Amino acid sequence: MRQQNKNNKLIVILGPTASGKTGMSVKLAKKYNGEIISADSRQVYKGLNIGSGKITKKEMQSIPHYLLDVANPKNRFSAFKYQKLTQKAIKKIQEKNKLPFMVGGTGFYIQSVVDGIVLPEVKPNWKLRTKLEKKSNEELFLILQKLDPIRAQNIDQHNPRRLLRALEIIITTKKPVPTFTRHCEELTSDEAISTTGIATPSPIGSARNDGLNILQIGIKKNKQELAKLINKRLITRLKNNAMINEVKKLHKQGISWKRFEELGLEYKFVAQYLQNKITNKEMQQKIQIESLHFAKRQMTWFKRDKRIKWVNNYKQAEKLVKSFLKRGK
RNA sequence: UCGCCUAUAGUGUAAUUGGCAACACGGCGCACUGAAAAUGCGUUAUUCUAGGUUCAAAUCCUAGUGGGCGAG
Repeated sequence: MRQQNKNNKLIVILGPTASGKTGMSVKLAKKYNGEIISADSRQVYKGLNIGSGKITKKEMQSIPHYLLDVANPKNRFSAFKYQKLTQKAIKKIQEKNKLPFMVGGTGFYIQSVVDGIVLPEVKPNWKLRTKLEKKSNEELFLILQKLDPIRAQNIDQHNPRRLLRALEIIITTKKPVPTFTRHCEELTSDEAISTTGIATPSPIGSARNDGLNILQIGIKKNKQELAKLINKRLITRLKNNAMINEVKKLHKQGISWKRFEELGLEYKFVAQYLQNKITNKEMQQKIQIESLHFAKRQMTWFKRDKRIKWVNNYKQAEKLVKSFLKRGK
């Protein structure tokens, strides 16, 4: 059942924030006749450009990009929508006989496509959520225990988002939450295919889904490098008040301060600065520190997926891509 | 030189006046079933040093050391 047309390949470029995914992906896409799908939960929104680090027209170098500007920032996007739109985009790219590159740092979005996880067909019900939000975590957990003891066993009982979502599924479907297998456990044995002669100790970084043959490349950076890169990037973004003006403009267009809090990082702290809640200096410090925290969380997520092949630079990535493309006939 | 005040985690502060050393931030680690830059979790201290009183000391006493204030 593992058919391997030349046409079923997907290359994923991932890594922590500021690690240089954008630059690397454009270079690879140019070289290997590719098109790019962004995997970034903030770049999907129209108008979040500078703060989200969205690629510019010029930087694209005429490589088509997908999943940018597909949502209104006033509304919340979702992993489900991401999965559906991306699967469509992949098909489209394949039909053009081009190589799809999925590039970004949102682990959950990437996983939704790479492993094709099945998300329950239950739309977010904000009325229900606001109602349930009034209850304490303990109360929510007790309800969940009664309705779905199995989900209750594994859930993080202090996490309101998880509890709310679980109850939302149960209440609308009147059934327990479907069980879900984690990506690494199931796939590692299946993926332990040996390489062609070349003495690479690590397992092949490919996974399969929907007949997709996937190579996941991660960009490795240590904390110090990352801190420097984040700082440098922040200075660029603040130049000529560019990022501050972007937030001002978005707020004028109706994005509430509360919404900026949710959008996080640069958007959260620039918004706080514009409300005079923090000083400019505090804003910069907070963005810096929170970005590093974020990078750490990203790495925690990525580290679990043993299929990811980690590289330090473009050359190594190119080598991986080359052998990956050869392998699949 | 003398007199008074002060010392608690990397930082800033608590501890019902003698009764399980707590909180925030930072550091380190982790999780993730339609919000994921979101949302959560764990961990991080010989209470400045040396003695003493007490069943029991961050807390009271004595000395030292560092810091602050006042007089000379």
